Amino acid sequence: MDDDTGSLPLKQDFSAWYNDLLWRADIMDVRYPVKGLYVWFPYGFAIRKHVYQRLRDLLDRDHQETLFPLLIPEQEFMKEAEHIKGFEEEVYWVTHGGTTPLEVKLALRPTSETAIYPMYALWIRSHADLPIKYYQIVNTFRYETKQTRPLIRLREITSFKEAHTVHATWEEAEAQVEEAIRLYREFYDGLCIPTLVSKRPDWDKFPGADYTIAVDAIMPNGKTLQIGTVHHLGDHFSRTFNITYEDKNGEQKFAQQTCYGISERSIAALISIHGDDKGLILPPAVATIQAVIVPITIGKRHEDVMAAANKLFDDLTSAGFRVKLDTRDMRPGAKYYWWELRGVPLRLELGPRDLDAGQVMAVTRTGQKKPIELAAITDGVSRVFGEIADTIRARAEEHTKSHLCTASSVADLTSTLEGGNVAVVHWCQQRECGDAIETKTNASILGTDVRSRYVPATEGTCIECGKPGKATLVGRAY
RNA sequence: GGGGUCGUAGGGUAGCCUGGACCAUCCUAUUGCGUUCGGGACGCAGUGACCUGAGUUCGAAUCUCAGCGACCCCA
Repeated sequence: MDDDTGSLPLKQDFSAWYNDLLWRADIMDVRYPVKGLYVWFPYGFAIRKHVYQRLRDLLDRDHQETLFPLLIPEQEFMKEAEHIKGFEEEVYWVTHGGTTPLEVKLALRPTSETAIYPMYALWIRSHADLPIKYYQIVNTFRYETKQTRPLIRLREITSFKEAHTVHATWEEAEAQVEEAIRLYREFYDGLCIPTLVSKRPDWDKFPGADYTIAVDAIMPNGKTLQIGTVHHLGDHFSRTFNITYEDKNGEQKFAQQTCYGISERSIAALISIHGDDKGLILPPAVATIQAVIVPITIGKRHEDVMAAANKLFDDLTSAGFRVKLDTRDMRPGAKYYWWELRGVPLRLELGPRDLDAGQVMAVTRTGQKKPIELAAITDGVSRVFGEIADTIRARAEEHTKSHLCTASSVADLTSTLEGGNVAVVHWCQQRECGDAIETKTNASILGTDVRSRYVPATEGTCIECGKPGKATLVGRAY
């Protein structure tokens, strides 16, 4: 984890870059000897902590955090037919306690509907109990058969934030879906990650949902990564788990539900979208270390410089910034590379020349270099953080914009996809046409009802059958 | 789901085809001491590896089989 000389593979070679960066920037150790399970390094885990703290802060406005068990008894898990069908090939089962076979097999949650909803059935009596908006952040298990990838395709998802809400009416649940989308967009905007929100085609919705709205991001290689989903569950689960409430007229009614989730794929997107050939680039908001102070101590000015560096550290720390004073016995240049690899947004170089001028040299991870007056350091650093966030947000927006192309025929679509882009086409929303498009182009229909500033909601003729169609996103998905 | 390549110090590699001369090469990391220090320092002295299991053989890092794991391509 300390091999820092030499360079990363170029980001152009995304897969190699990603794997190497996770290791060298101290995010994950992929050497755990079970397929699809990985270990968070402390530095990566600290990034996770800051990212998830933002998520918690957003949800805590009107949700409550809770925690349900990891194990789900077979009879509960097997209650909802569509749900089972969607997951049965990916569930890990606990079958023994020691050497004794269990009378009731226990599933390791692949998601927690069937753990949570039997309890909701007990808790909900009256319309006055509604709405309920709970969430939990847990690990979940799926026996993935495709190639696993750290943070992206896992057998143990370590950081699944799942919210489960219950409402009196379908419309109220629908409004909650919209609220969840709004929360997720705010969350990703805070990470400077542009998103594409769309309604998944019917065959790709969550097993047991009325419909699914998904949040995708465009990765550096043009593939899309699903980084959030919001499901309107209608009364599918409430009928199965008998979640009823007594309305104002004294009638028993089935509740309407939603659920929505975000996983550590959010971290994968954060790392992939902002990083460059030198390594990670973290937005100041979620950087473990927001600024690193590198003292340049030469000869007899050593004491002066160290005293000033310590003062700078204290000033910034007490102003609430996450700062590191790097006093290691390394040459300054080696420290620069070290912190650039790890994505620290701001480097403050403090040497005798700066000291004499009453300033510190501020070098951003995005490539700007200018002095800040020590007398006004707090304001100066705040301002630079804002500029860094603006810069990486703008870069990410540009990437997304430039990788979205319109295609007006299947052939056109194929070449657009081959070029590493996500396409906007018109599609009639019939399954047969959808299957044909997906098969011919070796891609996925991501969704319709696209919400993105770069994708206008146009209508046109379906590129497969020529009948009237709606704007639809097509991409090669992770 | 199908195919391919591969597994040697913490990381990256050489050696494997053609078994022995390998107490395993080089780069990096790492420990100690000294000199250094405004973009990846240098010297000296150390540390550290043949994925697991079975088989073939007088002898296996090297050949065979299985397991586990990794990466790439296609559906």
